[in-house]
Amino acid sequence: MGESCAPAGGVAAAATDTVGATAAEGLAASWPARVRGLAGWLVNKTAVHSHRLTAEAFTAVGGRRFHYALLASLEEFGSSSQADLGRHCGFDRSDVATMVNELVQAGHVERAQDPADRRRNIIAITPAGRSRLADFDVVAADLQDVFLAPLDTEERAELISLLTRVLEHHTALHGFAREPHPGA
Amino acid sequence: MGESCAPAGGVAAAATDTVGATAAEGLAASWPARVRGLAGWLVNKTAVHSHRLTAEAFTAVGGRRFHYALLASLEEFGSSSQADLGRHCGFDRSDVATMVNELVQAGHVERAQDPADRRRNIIAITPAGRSRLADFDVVAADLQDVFLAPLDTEERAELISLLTRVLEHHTALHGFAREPHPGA
DNA sequence: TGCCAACGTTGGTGTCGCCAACACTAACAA
DNA sequence: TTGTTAGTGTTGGCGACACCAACGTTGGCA
Repeated sequence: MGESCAPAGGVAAAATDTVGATAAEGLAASWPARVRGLAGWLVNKTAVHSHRLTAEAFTAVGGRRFHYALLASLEEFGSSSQADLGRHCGFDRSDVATMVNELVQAGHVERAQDPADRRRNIIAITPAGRSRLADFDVVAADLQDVFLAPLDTEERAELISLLTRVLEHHTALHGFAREPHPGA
Repeated sequence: MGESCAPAGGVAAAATDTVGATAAEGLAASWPARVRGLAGWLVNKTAVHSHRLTAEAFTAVGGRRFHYALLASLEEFGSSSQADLGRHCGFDRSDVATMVNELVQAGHVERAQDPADRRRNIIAITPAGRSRLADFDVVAADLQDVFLAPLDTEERAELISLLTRVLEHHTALHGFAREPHPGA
């Protein structure tokens, strides 16, 4: 890429002129071209904002990031083993154990041994959990709006579609944590 | 969303039937609709794959994730203070200190006090650093291809464009770490 | 001269993704 | 019936990362 020269005795003025830019337009110009052209770099940096916004939003209503995914999974797919919960939501089964404990403690799910297979626990959402999920739905909708604020409806759908395909691809190849998968 | 019923005495068969799906097509159907429609969730999950792939790729050539961004920034924008390096690359200045130490140690950058402002260090890329950057360029190109494998050229450009706009938006609002910004 | 802010450093924290190891349980083949 | 393999859940733990406070030095400005 183009090489710039620092003036004698100091920092390149052009660099400092753009680094502090506050207008969103052209802000990417202050990031190195090599990395701002990398989807991985963009995804990682964007995820940091998403993570912070999500944590703030759910903490504000006394929730945790993973609560939504787990409750949503139970609501949609019905009662589930912890292992399957992890598969639906992309969580390691050791983390699921801790998360489920928290939701049981909160009364939002209940756990019972599967009489058909005593290796498994059956996790079910409770009425309180359903109520909680409805609360989270509002949080999630606001969050989506905030997170995708610079995009219109069509662009939002496009971003979600492209990300989904990339995530499907890599999930198929790698799986979520600690799962057997083809090619392993 | 649609409610499914677990059969008496066990886990809902439909759920387990789709959880283990290995074909990428429709894999998203195994994720709760509430979350798979959230860009934030998708970005976070995709970032986990990106992070792993990036770490693996750079580690394989004896590098670290942040090496590329820092060297790229110095190459493109010229010598820079540590604070400006952090601004260009989205790193906290305390982390930049550690990263620069590592690059100095490796001989890929050199550090000198700014005679014009003794608060600042001037960080410059070295010939060895330029050579290293060229190595990383190859790694990054391969990485991009692997990461965006399921997308064609136009879709890749679209994803990068959309992510860039979202990242610009949130960077403008929030900044990278520990920076004054409008509305703070 | 005093105040405010920038820079760089040090030390530290909390979260997260991931993993090993183990005990229990189930399915299946010999 | 026995041994093997694998699934499930739990516990304990690790490394990376993003983030922050606090401090000393330096510079700009009123």
